[in-house]
Amino acid sequence: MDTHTTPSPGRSDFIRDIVADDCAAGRVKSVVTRFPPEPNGYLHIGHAKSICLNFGIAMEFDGRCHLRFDDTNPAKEEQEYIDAIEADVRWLGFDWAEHLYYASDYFEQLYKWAVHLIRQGKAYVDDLSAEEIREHRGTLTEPGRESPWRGRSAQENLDLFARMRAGEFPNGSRVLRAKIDMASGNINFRDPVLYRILHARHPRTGDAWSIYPSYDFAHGQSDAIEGITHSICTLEFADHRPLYDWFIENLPVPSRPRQYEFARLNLTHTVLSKRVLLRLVHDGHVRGWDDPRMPTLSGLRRRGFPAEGIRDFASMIGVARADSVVEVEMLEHAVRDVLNRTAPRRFGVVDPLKVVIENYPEGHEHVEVPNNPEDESAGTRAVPFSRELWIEREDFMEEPPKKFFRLAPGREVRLRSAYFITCTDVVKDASGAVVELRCTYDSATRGGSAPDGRRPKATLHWLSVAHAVPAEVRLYGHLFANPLPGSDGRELLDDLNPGSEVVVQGFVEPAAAGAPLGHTVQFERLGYFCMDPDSTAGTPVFNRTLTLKDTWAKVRAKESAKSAEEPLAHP
RNA sequence: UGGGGCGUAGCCAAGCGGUAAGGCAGCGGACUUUGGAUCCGCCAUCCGUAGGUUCGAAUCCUACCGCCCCAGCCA
Repeated sequence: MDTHTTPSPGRSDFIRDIVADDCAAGRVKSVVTRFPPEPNGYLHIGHAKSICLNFGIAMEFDGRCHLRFDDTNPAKEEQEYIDAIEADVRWLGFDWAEHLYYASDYFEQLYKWAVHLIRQGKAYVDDLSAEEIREHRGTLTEPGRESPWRGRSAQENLDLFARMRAGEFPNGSRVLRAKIDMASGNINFRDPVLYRILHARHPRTGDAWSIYPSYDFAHGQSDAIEGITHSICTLEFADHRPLYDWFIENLPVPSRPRQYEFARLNLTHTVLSKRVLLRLVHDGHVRGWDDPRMPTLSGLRRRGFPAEGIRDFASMIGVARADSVVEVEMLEHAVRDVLNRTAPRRFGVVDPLKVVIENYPEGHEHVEVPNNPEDESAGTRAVPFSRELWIEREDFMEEPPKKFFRLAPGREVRLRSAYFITCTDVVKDASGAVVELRCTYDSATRGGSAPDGRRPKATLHWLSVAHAVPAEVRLYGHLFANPLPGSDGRELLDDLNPGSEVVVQGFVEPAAAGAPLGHTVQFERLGYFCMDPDSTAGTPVFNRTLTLKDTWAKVRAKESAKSAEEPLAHP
């Protein structure tokens, strides 16, 4: 059912324990789960947790997992979302084989079951308005009141329900309700709505229906029709479980699925709410659903996160019932772990500073650079080297602090896989800004090591000016500056990180410019990057997936904090 | 004041009556032609609190405290 190798932590969770028990006790012959997205938005990493859980369990227990669209509300659902969801689940690495379903496939059966309930005196057509129904529902602490229409005869209900279906009544004029208990402590039992009138065109059934079933009435029965054994959903549906069971018990359904709930994923520095994500897209705060800063699967993909990293993350965080907020660093760790093993190394310079090697002859040569130190079999590539180079501006300091090991006047460093160079002069413009470095190189250090065994404390990445390919580089950071956006009463949008996307003009080596879309490379010492679909023939566009872990940044921060205290320590 | 859940380290999370796994983050150190990676070490005398049962409790009982969800003709 699936082509990837599961990271399979061997660890279990309470749901897997239940499934294992059910199998051991013979309560289920074959495990059947389902992933039931509503096609009203794009899938995000929270859905990935559910997808990995449902498809993962199916794989581990030799069962199957269905992809079922919960398309019961044509007012919000679109074909665009259906297509995107399918693509995202596939990309994540899962396959539902022939088990693709839609709740709308069951509309006729669901209608018959509603009629069954009416005949049993367990459902009735209510003429109350939405507002009146709300008033009758009571509150969390007070019981509700029965609708005056609750006592209609089965015959009258049947007639009215048929006419609702036939489209005789306007939106909102009537609903079909279950007749359960208006005094129940569980508000879901206070005569829940089963069908509402909605004259809307459905992406799949078109204009065939003018009434649509509610989630509560459609979900469990759809599970039963498909023979789902374990219907796994998030915690907020726990209150609905008694109702889920009520329908299963009161209807002649072909199987008896059971519902289990787990805590949904929350991640720091982002937000996993379709409503908010939709707003970010519509209000233009991001480039779209697939903006590399979005927590959507399409966004993560465009950002360069490998599916394997997301799957690994899902198994790392586990499954439980306690509300939790996972630090985004855990996701980033899982992604770096995969990328470190698989991403080809390349050179790229994001903030170029020119270096002229005064004793290097005209012309150029090629040096061999390993494609991946983690993987010998990745081989090497030839990178052009010449007299004029680009290095990272950040790698030079005219007055280096104590722990800065990189280039400085008079200091020698290694250019990765090439030569040792020593800075002999600093060229500045009228404003005093450094515009060029004059250096000398040691021809005996070709390849990056010296015959006399001396070892510079720093190794820099570089690019030959004549061969470097100009590129637009988009540097991405967290979408929200605050770990818990909108917390402490702050306005959510005020927490957006203004520096979440910084676009710069840089250069990349020729081998990187030809990288295929969808493949993430490492620009040595900078981080992981991937080509964006916005790339044109002339100028490639690279998205920074993640930076490498940066010990120097920590040291630098610590040192500057220390020096800030100095004046106080020594008045 | 109703109903349903949950509380184990900064974060995620095992644990299911026999004396606190693992991961992330952090902190030290080794190694290093990426200040990357890798490796080694440290990081809960204690499991929301208070009682109780027991030879023995994070695990059982009681009470209390705190947090989350539910009053859509959304899912």
